[in-house]
Amino acid sequence: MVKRQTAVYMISVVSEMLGVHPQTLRLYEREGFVHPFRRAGVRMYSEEDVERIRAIINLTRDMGVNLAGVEVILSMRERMQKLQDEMEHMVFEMREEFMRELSRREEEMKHPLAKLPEGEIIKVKVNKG
Amino acid sequence: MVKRQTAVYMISVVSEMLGVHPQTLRLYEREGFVHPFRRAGVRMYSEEDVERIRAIINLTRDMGVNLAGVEVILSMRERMQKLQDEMEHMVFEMREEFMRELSRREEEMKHPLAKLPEGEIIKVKVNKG
DNA sequence: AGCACTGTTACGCAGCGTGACTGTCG
DNA sequence: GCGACAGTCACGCTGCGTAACAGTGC
Repeated sequence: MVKRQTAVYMISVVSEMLGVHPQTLRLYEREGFVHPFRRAGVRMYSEEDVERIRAIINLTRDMGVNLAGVEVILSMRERMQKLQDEMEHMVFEMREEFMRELSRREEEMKHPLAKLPEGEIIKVKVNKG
Repeated sequence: MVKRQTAVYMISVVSEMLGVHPQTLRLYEREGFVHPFRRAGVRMYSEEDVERIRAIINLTRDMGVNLAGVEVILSMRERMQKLQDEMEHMVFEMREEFMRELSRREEEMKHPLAKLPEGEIIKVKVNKG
């Protein structure tokens, strides 16, 4: 049984990976922006945490955004992602429904005579064109 | 000929409408967040401008967001709105296409005999059930 | 002449990154 | 006992709102 183990870093590693002061990372946790789990009291950052921190750094350092702004922006991103997913789902559903309806009608077309007026007698030679 | 005229305010009016210092409004303009037009050198704020400022105030004062953050957030909102519009448009288009396809097949079904094998002669009395 | 606009400059508060210090654990 | 973690506190820089001041036009 192989345990699926993704990389996990402690604070000093993340710190120099991203060029961020360790105190800053602790601050971000205190402010609720990341939630590294603890192993023996020590912060362990997942790959996902690191990516999130990278986004935060980008917003704060490069774009000069406030932490308050970061919060709003990150949650907007999530909502945007969700909206987009919903969108794709919806399009898929519509297509499904469309296909179902088409094949339903296709089925009807296999019995064309059912569409003729009742009681009528017809005699036909079918020709091309 | 009636000229469609929507309300326009000068800075003092906007200032007390929103409870904002006039200097703050000038600052917002200098930073490029609003673009009131000038009438005889005096700022005139459109209803739209006011609404935009209201949003900014809400972000800065109530949520503590940076001006840098405000910029990002406002542009994200626009993109979000655009995405949503595109979405609606797309759904509409799909439905249109669907309808066209349906009526095309509907048209085919009006000539059921066209579907029979070529050269075959058939004679049928159509009965109920 | 007075009032409300214009712009520029300066001040002060708050946010946030960072450095210093101490304590704990392996 | 040393090194890296933990937490707390304090300092300093920056952003931004506001206040003060002088100039202009109706």
